[in-house]
Amino acid sequence: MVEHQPAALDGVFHALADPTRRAMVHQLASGERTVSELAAPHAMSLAAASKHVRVLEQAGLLRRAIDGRVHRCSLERQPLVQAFSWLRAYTEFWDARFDALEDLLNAGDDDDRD
Amino acid sequence: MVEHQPAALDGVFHALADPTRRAMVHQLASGERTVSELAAPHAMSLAAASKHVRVLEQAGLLRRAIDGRVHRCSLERQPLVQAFSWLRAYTEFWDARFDALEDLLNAGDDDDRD
DNA sequence: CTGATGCTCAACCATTTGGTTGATAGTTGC
DNA sequence: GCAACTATCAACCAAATGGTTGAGCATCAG
Repeated sequence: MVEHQPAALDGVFHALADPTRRAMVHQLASGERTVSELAAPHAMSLAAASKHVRVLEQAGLLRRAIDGRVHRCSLERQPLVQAFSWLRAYTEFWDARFDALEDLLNAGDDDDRD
Repeated sequence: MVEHQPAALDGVFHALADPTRRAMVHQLASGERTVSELAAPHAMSLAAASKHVRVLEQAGLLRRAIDGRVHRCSLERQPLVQAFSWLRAYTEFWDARFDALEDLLNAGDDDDRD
């Protein structure tokens, strides 16, 4: 069962409303990045990028492993799935197909869904 | 083909970051509503609700048909599909299964495809 | 130890956001 | 015509957002 805590969605959608942060999510999708690496492509100070990282972190989209003086950041997909799941209900085109999908999943393989 | 115009996603995700506006989307999902009807459940002035309606409208999520003194609002799903589609790429859990799903649907029952 | 590096913190600033109230415009019904 | 109703507009306000700069704190390399 997918729980929808409204406040959590506030944070996730807000985090994704900024193109810099969406780009960071995109970067993280292909693997871990340090804060500097996340900041590099974006024409702004490191401090500003650091704030974006913090927004992603507080939205639960980013996990940080402090490793010496380097912060290794990784993408946390669960909140994305939550947002995805919320949207699902209102994009009727996919809706019917998702039911079939879940039937398929429940019948066939039950992965660990954390 | 789904186009991703970044600025459009800014607006859509921003619009969805507010619980009042998500509730309005929910209301609209079951059919047209006037501005007053959208405002009613939310403990705020009509003017405040009207601003939320405008945010949804500017994000392309809401279409307005002015009908006498009443504004009949309806949900525009296309931007939701866009956001959904953006998220899909980062929720890998679902991603692989989409293909299986579509295979399943294309192979088995293509009678009720809306 | 010293200096450079990676990152955060604090203060500051302009703009946006989300709400208020009061006034106003157009529509409907008597 | 007039009153009621739907909705927006305008002005205002407090708080949050997104950026800056400068200082500071660990940590790593030599």
